[in-house]
Amino acid sequence: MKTASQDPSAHLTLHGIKPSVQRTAILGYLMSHKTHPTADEIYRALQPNMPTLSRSTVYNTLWRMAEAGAIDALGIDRTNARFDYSSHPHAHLLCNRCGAIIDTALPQLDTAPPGPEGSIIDSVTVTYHGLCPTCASDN
Amino acid sequence: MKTASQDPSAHLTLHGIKPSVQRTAILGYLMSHKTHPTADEIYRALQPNMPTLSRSTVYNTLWRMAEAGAIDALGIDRTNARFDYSSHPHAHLLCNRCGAIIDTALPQLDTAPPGPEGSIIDSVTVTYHGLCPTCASDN
DNA sequence: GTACAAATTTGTAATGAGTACAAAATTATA
DNA sequence: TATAATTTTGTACTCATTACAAATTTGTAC
Repeated sequence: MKTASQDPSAHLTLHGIKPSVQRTAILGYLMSHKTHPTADEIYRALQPNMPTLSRSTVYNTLWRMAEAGAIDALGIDRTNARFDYSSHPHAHLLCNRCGAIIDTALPQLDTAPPGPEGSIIDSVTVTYHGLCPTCASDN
Repeated sequence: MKTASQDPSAHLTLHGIKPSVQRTAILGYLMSHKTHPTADEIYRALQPNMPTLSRSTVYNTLWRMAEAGAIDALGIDRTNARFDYSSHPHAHLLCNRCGAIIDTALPQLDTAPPGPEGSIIDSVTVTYHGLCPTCASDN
């Protein structure tokens, strides 16, 4: 993984994506919101301040950034993916009640061969399921 | 977790769901297919032999079973979830190329406190990302 | 077995995320 | 400036999923 940055424009350049107003805004939003938003949430958040922004641009940009390794795409499918800019590796806590996704510490994994013979492992995702502190407190 | 069974009807009863022709067929399909299908895939697989089966039934049934703990729902969101009947705990290998989801061994996790203070953890999901043996071999 | 109530299933219509694609706009290059 | 390449936009479309009311099936009381 390339070194992470706090500057959207520099981070895009680092991953071979030419910065533009839209791309910078989208990555900037991800950098400043730890809520793991969907593409559509990002669109709805940015659109008021960028009236001509289109959904296509948001979807295209997010997947381009994900494929370039500039951000992470969470989820099993391309549909309803959630996006995550992370400067450091971490696990996620998925709250069963409110649906929030919260960054947590990454546990230590043993080094046992994980997959079927012949597979190639790039990365590991760890997700805890349960209740976030807020939902756990009001039972 | 309650003891798993190979009999759909008994497994439903075990989890407090009254068996019916449709429910038994849906769970039976999951039990005999390790492909982690979506609700729609299950519907399309069963419909030819059950012409009156409706999508609503498949969706309703799967989520009812998931909430009862009779099966697992994979994915971050309710939309595009994939379903999994598993008699034993395991991790998943998600192939970046063909999209297949393959069961793998569950690695040992350390016992470090995983989440933010006050959270409650029910379960952990581990997903490896990479290439399945088939896709890894034809490069 | 019949009548009534409860649970389940069905089918249709509506919703809404995501995609395809061609036109418009912007940026880079000669 | 002119031209080419890239990016963005907007519309139309697809398709999984949900809502909901009608229809069917199942269970229970008589």
